[in-house]
Amino acid sequence: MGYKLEEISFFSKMGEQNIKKLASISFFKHYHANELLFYEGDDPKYLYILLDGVLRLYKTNPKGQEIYMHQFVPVSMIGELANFENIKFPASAKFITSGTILKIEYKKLEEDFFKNPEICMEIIRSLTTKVKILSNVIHQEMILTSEAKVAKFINEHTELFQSIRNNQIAAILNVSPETLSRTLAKLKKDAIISIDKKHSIIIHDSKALELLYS
Amino acid sequence: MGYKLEEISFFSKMGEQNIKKLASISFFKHYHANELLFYEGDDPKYLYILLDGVLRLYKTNPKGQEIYMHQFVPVSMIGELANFENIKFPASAKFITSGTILKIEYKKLEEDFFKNPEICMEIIRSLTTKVKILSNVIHQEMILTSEAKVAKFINEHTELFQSIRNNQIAAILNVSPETLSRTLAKLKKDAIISIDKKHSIIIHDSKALELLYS
DNA sequence: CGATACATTGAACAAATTCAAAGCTGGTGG
DNA sequence: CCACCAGCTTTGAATTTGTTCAATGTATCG
Repeated sequence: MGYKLEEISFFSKMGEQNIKKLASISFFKHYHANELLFYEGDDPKYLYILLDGVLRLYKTNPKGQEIYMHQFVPVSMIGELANFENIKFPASAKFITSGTILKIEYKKLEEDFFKNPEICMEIIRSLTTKVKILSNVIHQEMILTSEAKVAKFINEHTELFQSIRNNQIAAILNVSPETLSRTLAKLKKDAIISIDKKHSIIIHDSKALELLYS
Repeated sequence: MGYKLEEISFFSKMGEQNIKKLASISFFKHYHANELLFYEGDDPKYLYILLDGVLRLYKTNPKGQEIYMHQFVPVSMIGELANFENIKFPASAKFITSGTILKIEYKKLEEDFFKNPEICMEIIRSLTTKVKILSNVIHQEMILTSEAKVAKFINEHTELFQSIRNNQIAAILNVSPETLSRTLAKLKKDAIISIDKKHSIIIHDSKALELLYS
């Protein structure tokens, strides 16, 4: 695999002893694009460390549609909540690109884990990140209108906008492609943005965009 | 106030030394019902420990309406995310009943705080709780329909249902009173529940209720 | 008992999705 | 290199789900 435990930032400050112990209860696994890491409702068994690739976290609504929540990039700890609390995963995760995961048998880890202050700090960091992620999801989905979401995305992810199709942007924003198309049309009509043939966006009035979501 | 630091579960395992230090950087404050603890967008200064009373966490949408998120009961640590990350509060908090808060000057706490494994564990516990809360908010607001929300609430909070007015239930569920009224009417028509004059609910078919939200 | 808040019901409205059809585009194989 | 076709994008119309508005009815509590 080409990965070494001691080179992973999470564990770099662990003693050699602990690294050996960790090695005995974990293994690396490669995943292909579109492969599922876990599914909403699954019982957790492993704690995951994303080492390579892009992993999408999403929920599925009763109509079977995917509600985008977040995309993780390396290095991220994933699944700690479900493991700590021993509850089913509240969301699903699938690879967008191919990637690599360190899978750690959580049960065997538990006892020693929380004694190590460095590891505790990593967990706190990871949980803090999760709270922020969820807080953002709530803000995006419960407070912002479709137009506000689009405006925010354009201002905050201009480069990403140009690099993917409207299709995918709509999925990330949890709006239909039609709604995105209509919203972009409106922003163009209002001379706030323009979009050239190569899907490059020109922001004429960043302030006006910002006003739409703040 | 009648509160002692060493009797607060969060700090019961702290050494006497640390308790003294904590005492020097914190104080108790009493709040009346409806009083605000902090407002969305405020800069954090204190870490809060709710010792008494019920504290509602909510967001405000662009129309000025309150979006209910959670109600904290004692003993809860509140505001740790905003303090850790030094970001503005992502939501507001106000007292539903009168209550008491221990306000800790976060800045002065920081250095010693994370060295204490007991305190670290409390933080992890608190953050874990927050992740669960937010995860539930997302599920309730993004996945469930109004009918599903009502059905879930009836099944999971039957006693609470009887003790408050539809008014308040609607606020907790983030639906309009009209929608709640119509949904209850439908459930009664379908003979899944009935409600007597004293707002007592009789669940005729708990399974049917559960099917509506799972 | 009576004022005031709460609950119910119907009708209009709002925001976004879905459906359908037509127009583009861009990558692939000839 | 170009033509084709599948998959995007756009646009309009219908639909969905819930809120808002308005009117009426019903509790509740001083």
